[in-house]
Amino acid sequence: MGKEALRQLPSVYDPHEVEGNIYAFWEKGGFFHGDVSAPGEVFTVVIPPPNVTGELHMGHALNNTLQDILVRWRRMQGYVTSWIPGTDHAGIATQIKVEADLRKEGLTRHDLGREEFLKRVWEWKEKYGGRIIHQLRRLGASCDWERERFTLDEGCSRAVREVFVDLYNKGLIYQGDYITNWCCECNTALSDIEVEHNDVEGKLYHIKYPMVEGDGWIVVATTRPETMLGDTAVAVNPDDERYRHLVGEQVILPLMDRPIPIIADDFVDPEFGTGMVKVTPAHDPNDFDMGQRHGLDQIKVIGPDGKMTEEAGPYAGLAVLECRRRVVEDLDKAGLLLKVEDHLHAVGHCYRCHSMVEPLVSRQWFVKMKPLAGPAIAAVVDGRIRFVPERFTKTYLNWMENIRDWCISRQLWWGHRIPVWYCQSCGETIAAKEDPEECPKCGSRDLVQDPDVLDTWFSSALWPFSTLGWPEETPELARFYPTSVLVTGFDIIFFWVARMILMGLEFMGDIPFHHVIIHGLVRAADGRKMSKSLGNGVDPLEVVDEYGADALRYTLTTGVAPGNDLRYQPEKVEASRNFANKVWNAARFALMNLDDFLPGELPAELTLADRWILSRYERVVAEVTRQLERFDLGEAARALYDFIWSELCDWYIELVKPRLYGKEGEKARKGAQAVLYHVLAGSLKLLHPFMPFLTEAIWQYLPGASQTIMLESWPVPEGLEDAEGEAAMAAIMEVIRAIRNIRGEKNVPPGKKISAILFMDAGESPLIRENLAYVQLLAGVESLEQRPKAAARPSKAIAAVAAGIEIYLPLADLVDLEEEKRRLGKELDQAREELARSQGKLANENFISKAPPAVVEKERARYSELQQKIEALTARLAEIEE
RNA sequence: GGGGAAGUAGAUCAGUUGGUUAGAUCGCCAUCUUGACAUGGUGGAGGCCAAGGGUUCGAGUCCCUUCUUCCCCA
Repeated sequence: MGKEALRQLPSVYDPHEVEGNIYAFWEKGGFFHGDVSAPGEVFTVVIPPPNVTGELHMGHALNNTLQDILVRWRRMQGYVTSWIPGTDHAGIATQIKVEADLRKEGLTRHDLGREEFLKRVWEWKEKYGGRIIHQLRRLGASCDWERERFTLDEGCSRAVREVFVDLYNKGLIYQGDYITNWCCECNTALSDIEVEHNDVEGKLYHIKYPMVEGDGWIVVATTRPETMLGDTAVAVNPDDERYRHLVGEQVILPLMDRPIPIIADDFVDPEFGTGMVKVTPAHDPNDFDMGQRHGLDQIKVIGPDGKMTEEAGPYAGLAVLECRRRVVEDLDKAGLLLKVEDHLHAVGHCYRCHSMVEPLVSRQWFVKMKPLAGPAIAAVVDGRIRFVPERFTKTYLNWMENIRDWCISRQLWWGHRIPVWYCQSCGETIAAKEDPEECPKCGSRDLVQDPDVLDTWFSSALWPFSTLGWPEETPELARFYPTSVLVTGFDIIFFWVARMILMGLEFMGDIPFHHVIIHGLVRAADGRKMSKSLGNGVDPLEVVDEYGADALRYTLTTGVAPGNDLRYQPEKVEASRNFANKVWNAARFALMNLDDFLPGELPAELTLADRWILSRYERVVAEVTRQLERFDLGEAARALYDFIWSELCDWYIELVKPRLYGKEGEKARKGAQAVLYHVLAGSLKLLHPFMPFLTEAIWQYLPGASQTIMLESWPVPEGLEDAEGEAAMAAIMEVIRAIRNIRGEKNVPPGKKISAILFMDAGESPLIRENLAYVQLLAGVESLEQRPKAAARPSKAIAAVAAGIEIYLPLADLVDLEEEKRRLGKELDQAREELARSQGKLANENFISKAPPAVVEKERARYSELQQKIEALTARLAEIEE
């Protein structure tokens, strides 16, 4: 590209012009695909499959940006990389959506029938299901699209059957009548973790239960009086002296006129209410357990529709809350309601529809978890799987160690149908991988399949190997399993992460991933959760439209501190957009000066500025790599930002301008080009995982550029670190800042050149002395003189001390002696304070003997520099006084 | 009740083997269109790092207690 064309590159980076084309270019180039037969180390990630019905939200944007950064980084490092995308069929969520559509037509799923309904869901999925996957492309996600999967596709479905039947045959899946959480809205059972407990303002009702013998009565306290209709006992704590004598007696259950026993059970908390509780085994999980221990009847008074059953006698047909009102009223009339207190208690709600959950006894399928949990605990305890940040290990282990059986059947239609058939002739139960034709026991063909489907999370638990072709022994499975990292939010550690670990170990005999990277939530600017009901959600695609994908990615990444939530603030996106523009312009500047350049070796002779920027660059290479290795992507991004903006743009580019403009000869120009190119190209590579579009767009303009920056090799330090160069440059920068500071304070116009006299001794680093031209260049100094410290100071001048160098600016007309005295006095005070602190440290025997020598040495140097500074300032003040 | 996170400049947040002279972004003040960038440059103001104790030569960083906010589990 010629110089003129480059000059016409717009001075403002426009992401819209490039993003779509670049993504298409990458995809067409096949750069995202991990070749299963390629040699080398492998880096595999499976995407947390978004709900197929979903729209991309900020949580997805964050989650997928983080994955993409890791994937792009490892790809550049030469790993054979495959990031496997896909979607989740999301049983309840999807079914609810399609049912809602049907309702608009005045239909229910039952009107259509199972088969017809499923057809509708598939149609719906085909129509909208791809949406979220395409939205990921807008973000720049470098997924291995050839390997895209869906939890309900043929392969994943086979895996589900395989696992179910295998667990069934091992006796780890069983069917039984147990109390489970029932959502009356979704009309299905839920697992324990699908229930969210929220505190609700309720009442605590104290109710009299008359004794069968005599005319005494007892008092029980309950938050759910309507369940008393199904009471089959009253319980007290066996150690409770107050009631010990009553155990074994009977009371009359009011309203139902049924005698029930008083039992003793450790579960009862003597402190709660009256210390006597009613026991309803069919409608409370704790009472259910108690009922099992004491052989109590279960009387189901609430039905799956949320209405009272025939067992509830006169209350049959009432909704639960209505029934509660009536029961309380009737108890009150009968003089059995002693008192009602306000009471805050946790009530279970469905995690999908947020309606109240009813604990009900029903026939469901369960996975026996204890035997599976052992290995899953071991894998984390012994460090084969690591959580990042580590604290989530505790969350995981705590849950795993107290794990309960998993209710996996759902009374839905959309999902993996339970592969169990019942023989209508002989009653045999058949679990089979292939649909059976006839009963293996009696040969009857009259088989009926279990109507229920499996919990969606059952199939997602298999995701790390089902996506790779399991149960087939595919080359992909052999090459890419176990996956490398899993990136996900803390909210699904139990739902998903834990279960993948269980299943991976059970069926692959190996962990599903080595690292679990946990990130937080993206919150609204005010710190609240983004939610549909609050209407405070921000659509990531609108942000991409406005600012570009890179700006959104960078905002999310720099906002991340491991495991913590982050707030989405529009100003931060602006900052990221500005950064992108800064990089664009730095590149534009470089390109304008690289038109006659082709990449090659670094020059043999380096200037101080070159040595400094190369050294700083290598440090940032090491730092970014180190932070990526420890999965702190936020720190990596921030380090890079600071380097590019402050050191590369603010300092190096300014320093290198005269050489690039040819003011110091052709050789100097060539050298500057080589160093600038080296650092710029390297910085772009470092930045690429974070801002893929921008860096690719620039890459395409660089002289001698390869096909794509995506496949460039990740920078590594090449031994260019240079402590001496950094120190000299730091001193010069300090001098420049000191002069700029004075200029600013004295309102010297930037265009006005001034002169400066530096008092420094021959002992100063020659590197500094030889490079004072930088001071002239960047501090607006025209004539610069060096004089020995022994020389006389000019009288009419403004003074400062930086890096042990005394700076005098003879700005005669601007010198106000009184003001100068104040200024110097203030600086002197500050220096003295610091000196005192330093002196304190050095006077401390313990510090000298116990602190590392390097720290002591540093403190000594600081001390003597401060001393010098004070001397100089004092001398200057004395001069003024005269 | 158990576990965890957070409390640092006006706002939002960084700060990981304890060595700091506590940083960034936005905002604020001043100033400047100097041949990459005003989505910019330069300079500046602004913090007893929640409170109290302890360990240490040295604590924003480790330990304990208290207060406040949030999350998970029972």
